[in-house]
Amino acid sequence: MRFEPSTIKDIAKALGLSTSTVSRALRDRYEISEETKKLVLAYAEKVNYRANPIARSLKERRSYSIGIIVSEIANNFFSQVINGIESIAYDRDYHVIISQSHESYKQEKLNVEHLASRSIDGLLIALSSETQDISYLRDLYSKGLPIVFFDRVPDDFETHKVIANNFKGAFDATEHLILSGKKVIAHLTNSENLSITKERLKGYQAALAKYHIEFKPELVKYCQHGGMHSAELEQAVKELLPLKPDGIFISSDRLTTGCIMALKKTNPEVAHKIAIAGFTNSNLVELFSPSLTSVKQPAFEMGQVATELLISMIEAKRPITEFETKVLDTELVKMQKTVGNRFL
Amino acid sequence: MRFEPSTIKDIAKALGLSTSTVSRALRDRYEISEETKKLVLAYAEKVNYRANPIARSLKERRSYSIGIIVSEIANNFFSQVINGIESIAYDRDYHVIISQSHESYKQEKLNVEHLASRSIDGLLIALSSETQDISYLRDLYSKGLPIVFFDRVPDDFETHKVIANNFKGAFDATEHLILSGKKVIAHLTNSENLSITKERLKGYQAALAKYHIEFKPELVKYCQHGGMHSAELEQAVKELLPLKPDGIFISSDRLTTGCIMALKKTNPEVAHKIAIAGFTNSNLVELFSPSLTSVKQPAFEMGQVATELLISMIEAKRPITEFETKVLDTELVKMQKTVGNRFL
DNA sequence: CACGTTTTTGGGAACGTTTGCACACTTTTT
DNA sequence: AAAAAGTGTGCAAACGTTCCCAAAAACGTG
Repeated sequence: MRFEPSTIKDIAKALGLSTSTVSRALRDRYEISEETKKLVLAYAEKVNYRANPIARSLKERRSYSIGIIVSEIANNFFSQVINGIESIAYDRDYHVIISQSHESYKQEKLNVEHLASRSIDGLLIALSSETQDISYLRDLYSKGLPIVFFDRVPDDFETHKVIANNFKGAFDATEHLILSGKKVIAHLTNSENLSITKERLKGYQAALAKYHIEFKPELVKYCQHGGMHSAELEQAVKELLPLKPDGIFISSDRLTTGCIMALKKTNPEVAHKIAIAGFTNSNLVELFSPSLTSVKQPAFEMGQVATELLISMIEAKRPITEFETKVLDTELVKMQKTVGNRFL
Repeated sequence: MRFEPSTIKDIAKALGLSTSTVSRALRDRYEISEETKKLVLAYAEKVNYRANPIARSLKERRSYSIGIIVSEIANNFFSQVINGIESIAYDRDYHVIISQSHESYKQEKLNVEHLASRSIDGLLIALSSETQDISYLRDLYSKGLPIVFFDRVPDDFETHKVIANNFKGAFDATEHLILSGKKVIAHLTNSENLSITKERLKGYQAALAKYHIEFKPELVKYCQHGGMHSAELEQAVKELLPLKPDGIFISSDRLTTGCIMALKKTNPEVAHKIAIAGFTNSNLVELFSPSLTSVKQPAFEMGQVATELLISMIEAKRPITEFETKVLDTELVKMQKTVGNRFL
């Protein structure tokens, strides 16, 4: 009882034409007479003909699909990026296949290889926080798979990349904490491997330097698993609190929410005394207590730009040699008034 | 410079065998001698052979992929369901293609048709809040596309379905509000079309009835777009407040967070006086202020169960005539102490 | 009206698989 | 010793497209 769609052959037979003629008519080729085209199109419409994309893929050796790897779709930042990707991809007649690495290198590699065997035409990827060895991506790339990195990018890979202005985002957030009177500002961040970790650390340091505040390495805590495990975060908070920070700058979505959660859970009495500024694209920040200052990344736009670059690579006739790294500005959303916070 | 993977033909040629022998050896068929199998497998390993899934799909007339339609992946409930789906699908060698309806009927239909033309082997779908006409799904189903509904299911469609115990979840939440002393309990809910809306309304009514509280229709507000537009929510809140509710039971993830947001924005002075109990799978509820009581659905499990049912349909040799509707229990997570709330 | 041109159409191979069938060879059975 | 059964392999068709190449039809032109 399977689905029996009509094919080019059926149309050809019904109309007494050859499959080649029908195929060309449907693709609106110049060689076919207007008359025949109309005939074919009308009949195709009538029988509700849909080209079989599988057959087309096999013949054309491409699938019109692009693979996406993110660490987690249940993450505001990534789901917004995905929306951006889709908005462009569907317009250009590509469809997307989403995979999650769950911040695991092994899973990431597995997923990429699975996608590659599914003959994706290109790959959009934000590296997992565990990833250090990207040779498997190099292999695929050298075999002709177009790849565009976004958000978490490797520094030694020549291809298009799209990132937020992490330095400035971090700088702004840290400066905001300083300007609101905080003296001891800690920094909670992701795995050291990640590009975003390095850039955001620099922004943090630059803001401190601007206001002549000494940078203390012990105020910086790294989380190898990007806050996937709450134990990791609670440990970091536990180590940080004895140093009496009155502000914390946090460098990723999951860490930001996770850290507040850990603070509330382990030290509720100080949670509201420490000012928090962190990267997050959550649309629920307004509900959070304690409230926080957030650095929002242009996630949707990042997805769009990355997809445009990828499609341009896929459709390029000649190999590309000039690569761009697009940098998009972040937005600082300052903490709400404490009044609202205290009473709600 | 495209990717040139090795094929069965290449192996056959290299080994002096026919493609059929190689194919059978790779699929470990009984007809092939152990010797030949070893030879083929070793060589395949050596050249890193990957079967071309496109060719296989074309030949076998199935794609080993299943389509998923949800309203929004940036929704905790749905992203957890998706994780559950993936956990089963990947094990069984299916891959998943995710599409979002954004609560739009038109978009939903478009996506489903797009997926169908991509020859998915089966469909998992939670209807959009706008959807009333499901005849397009009936068409596909009658043409042989297996479909399993989850969460938002139609009542007049004979197939497998997986839902939460919406009645009990709603009952528990409402009862909780009553037991904590609330007298005027409003109900904010989704579009009337949705199955979940009806079931949750019944649970709400039953709880009221149990405690001899009169049901007042004016205390129930429907949101056609499931809270996708903040204006819709603000309007609902505006209409509700004059009735002086001291508790609100809210029936979906997005509405719950959206309603608190709207309350805080439009009437901050009463926001902390109204107790909220709502369906939500957000893992950030502990951070919310005002805090709330939440009804959590077993989202991951729902995805798993739905996928198992779908795969059983796909792989069934005979048409299925007996359908199940699995009902999974929800969990009530009670509001934290007000003390923690007031001070954080 | 015979010829070259242009326009329109059809034949058939190819993309990489899977699989029914036939064939050759070996072993067992009668 | 012949027939039957079993074992291992190859041929070729098929899935639904696209596109190269050739053939047919229509059209000018001298």
